[in-house]
Parts: sequence; structure tokens; C-alpha cells
Amino acid sequence: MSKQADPDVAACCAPIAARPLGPDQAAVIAPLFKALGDPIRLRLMSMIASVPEICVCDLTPAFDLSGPTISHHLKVLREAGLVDADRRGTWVWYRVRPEALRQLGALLEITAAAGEGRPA
Amino acid sequence: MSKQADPDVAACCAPIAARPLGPDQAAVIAPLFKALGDPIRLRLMSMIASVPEICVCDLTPAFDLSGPTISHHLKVLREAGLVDADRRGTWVWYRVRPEALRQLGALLEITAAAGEGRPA
DNA sequence: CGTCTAGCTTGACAGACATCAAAACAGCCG
DNA sequence: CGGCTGTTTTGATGTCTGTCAAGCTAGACG
Repeated sequence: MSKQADPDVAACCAPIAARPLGPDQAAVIAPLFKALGDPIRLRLMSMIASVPEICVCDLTPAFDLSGPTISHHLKVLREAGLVDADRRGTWVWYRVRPEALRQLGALLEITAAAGEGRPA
Repeated sequence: MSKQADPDVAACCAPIAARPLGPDQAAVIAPLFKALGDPIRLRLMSMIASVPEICVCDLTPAFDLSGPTISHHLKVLREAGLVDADRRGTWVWYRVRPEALRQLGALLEITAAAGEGRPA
């Protein structure tokens, strides 16, 4: 376990609207959004984020999908660095990585510089 | 122009971590994240969000991609409801839809309920 | 009307992705 | 050890996506 890509958090902090993202920063951040860009993964993410931690055995039955498919989606979230998992005895427990969530949230903040002050 | 899907903003407001997203809400929101899940689109989005509005003719030369490809990505952003566009004379101008950005930002906020209070 | 420029649409194609079945792996318990 | 449950990996398959070339539309300008 515990094998998730560390997405070089330092590369991005300021909101998307503060100044244009460079190609490198975009290449680092886009995969995080992509990981959330699937309804199943978004629900998984929100289920995991709603509690301190949660067992795969509680996630799988919430979907009309095979076990391997859920496992695949969890792996995507893991490799994006959005969640963390470890096995405890028979079961595997997932929890969210708050930094990653916070980082994305900060990116979407709308600052004074943004398209807010537009007339129409 | 001005043909973007209106993603039923009412369906979601509270952070992802507040409570699990229902399948319907996830189906509405995931496409927004998906639209941001491509490096090119993320850069386009950030370029558009950095100024009140911007002409396609200023976006295209920033990338090593054909015009049609940029146009395709802009269409994806448009149909996701993240940006808005209209033609003014010869040029087409894009601007961000602040509500959409704000909505996504709110979703990623980490509230007291989240995985924060975990011991290790 | 004719033509030029800016941008979009269509068609085609290679690569990526979601899904499942089958097999493998990790712990428990008899 | 041998079987049992829970989870991940592998392989195969159909669908989706990013890209470009070629063709098309909208407006400006004679």
C-alpha cells in the first residue's frame, strides 16, 4: 500500500484566476481533476471524505458494479494522491488526504482578479 | 453561441465531505471536473479566468495545437457551463462563469465533518 | 458580388478508459 | 495445512477522447 504519486504540491497554490497556469503546473494538476471527473469516483471520494475512514467492504455494495471495477476506481484515486489506504487485517481502509482536497479548493477560489468585476 | 448546458446548480452546494453525494448529483457535477481534467483545458480555463474576457485569437497561439483542437476544447468547457462565449464582429470572446467555478470550489471545501479530526 | 480572415464542424484514426470475468494475492479460521 | 473471505491484478472488449486535415460559416471590406 501507500504507493501514491506525490503531486508536487508546491507547484500550485494560488487560484486558477490569479494568473494563467503554466504547462507544467497544468500537467500536475489536471490529473487530480480528471480523477474526480467520473461519477463513480466522485461518489467514492465523497463517501470517503464524509467519515474519518471507511472500509472497501462498505464502499462496494453502494454501487451496481463489480468488485474489481470499484477497486480500479479506488486505485485511480489513490494514484492521484487524493486518498490513502492501508490494510488492517482482513479489510482495507481508505481515508482522504485533506491537503489534496484543500489544494484543489484553493485553485478554484475566485479572487478579485477574476471575471467578477465585469459589467454585464 | 450561448449554448451551454445549465448544470442544475441547485443540486449541489455543500462540500463533498459534508455527506455522500447521491448518484444524480454526482452525474451532474462529475462532468465539470472532467472538463478541467485535461491540461490544455485547465490552461485555457485559467487564461480565461485571469482576465475579464479574452479573444480566441489570443488563446490559440499560446499552444502548439491546431485551431480546431483548441476550438474543440473550448466547446467542451462551454458545454460544461464553465465558460461563456459570444461573437462580436470578427472575433469570438470567452469569459468565465463565476458561479460554476464558485460551485466547484465550495464542493472541495473541507468542513469540520471531514477527515480532519483523525488521530494519525 | 467576391474575397479575405477568424473560428467552428465534420470525418478519420490512434490512444486511453470503464467494465467485467478469471486468476492471483492476503489474512483469517478450522 | 487447506479452505474461506475480502481485495487487487490481469486480460479482453467496447466505448470515449484528443488530435489533425479538410470543408464550412460568419462577418469585414472592397
